[in-house]
Amino acid sequence: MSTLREQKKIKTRRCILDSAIKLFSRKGYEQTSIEELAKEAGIGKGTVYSYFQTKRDIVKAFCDDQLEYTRSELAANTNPDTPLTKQLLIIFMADFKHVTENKEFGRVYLHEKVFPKERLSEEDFQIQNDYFDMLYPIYKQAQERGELRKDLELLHISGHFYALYLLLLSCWYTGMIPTEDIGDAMETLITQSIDGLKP
Amino acid sequence: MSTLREQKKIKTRRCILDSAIKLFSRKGYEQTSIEELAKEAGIGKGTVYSYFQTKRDIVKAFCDDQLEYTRSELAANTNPDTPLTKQLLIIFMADFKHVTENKEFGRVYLHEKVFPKERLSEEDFQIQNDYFDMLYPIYKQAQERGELRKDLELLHISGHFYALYLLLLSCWYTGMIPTEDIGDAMETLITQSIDGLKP
DNA sequence: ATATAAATATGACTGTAGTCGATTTTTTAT
DNA sequence: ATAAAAAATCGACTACAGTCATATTTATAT
Repeated sequence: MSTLREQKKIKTRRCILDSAIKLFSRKGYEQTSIEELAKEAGIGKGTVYSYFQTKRDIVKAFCDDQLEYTRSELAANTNPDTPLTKQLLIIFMADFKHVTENKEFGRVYLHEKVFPKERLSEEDFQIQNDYFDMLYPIYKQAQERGELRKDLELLHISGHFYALYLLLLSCWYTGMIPTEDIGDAMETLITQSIDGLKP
Repeated sequence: MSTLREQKKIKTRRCILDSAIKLFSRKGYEQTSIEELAKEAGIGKGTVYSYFQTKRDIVKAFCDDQLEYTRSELAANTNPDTPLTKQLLIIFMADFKHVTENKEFGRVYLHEKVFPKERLSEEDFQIQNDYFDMLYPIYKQAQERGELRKDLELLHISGHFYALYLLLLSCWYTGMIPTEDIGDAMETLITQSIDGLKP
């Protein structure tokens, strides 16, 4: 029953994350130093590094929240028979909402995820697999309902839509597409893609 | 006829870039300090910063080379009547080759290009436009030859394929797809996509 | 209760990106 | 040829990410 220690650990970790949300959102990622962050959290600089290996890892921790939120949005707004277009739209828009609300986190996180410096670690792959685990059954069922050709690999389909989503995020970050137009753009692109993947 | 100064400027710039290629390729981007780079180029640290605003801007300068190379590959291996699949394959493989040969540059450059910190500058957009200027006529002609539906916006088509290319680069950087499989994967994805965009 | 071991916290320290005012080199004007 | 102006060069300096040896706190054993 080693609880005092564990309780503290959880509390401190949460505290670091909360301080990070506060400061990164207010001043931006690059403009916030770990020393400041530690001060805001009421701990020493070194302590931050015993909870997260790098500054970027702090951002990575938000990915779990993001997946959680997306899952709940999906569960709340669809059932397995909802058309593929709608399901994908809900998933990607939920993800996008999370990104817009934490633009700095999203930016830094995506950097690491899409063009990582090192080969992805076990943990990184786990996060990616969790995402695919959510998507696979959706594509599978769409195939069975006749919304998608059956001769296509699920991985390719999955990659196809993921690529479109990345493109939209990129357009949003570069300023090519304003926030209010993302919904329409996403719908157009998804529809166009599904059109092409129909039996 | 202010040439002495301009000559020197061009020479120094080139010298910085050459030193950067050498050191970044050997030791990696993060592991090379500007001070080292300056020493290799035989100049002072501050001078580097009067040629390039940030360390990343040094990498950006390679984009011009990349576009140039891609253009020449396209000109050498296709004519306007070559099937869309083949033309795209040549373009993307040329780009990919350049990335594999300068992995560090590619990685850092893509970060900035795909998920930039600030809105893209005029100059950044210019580079993107140069790319599109190369691609537009190709899609346009494919539409006219009946290889692509005519009711689709060129921007969407372009985005479609660009997204696929980004996805492949990402898969390569993460290690999901080894170098030798990229050609096949690219062909499959392009074919699959064109299939979906046929009239 | 006390001693020992294990986990956690800390801030001084190291290395590097980027700045800035002082210095040198080149151009222009006379 | 010389002086004044403009451009380019420089490296000492600042600020911050990440390390590490030491100190503190918590758990375990007697």
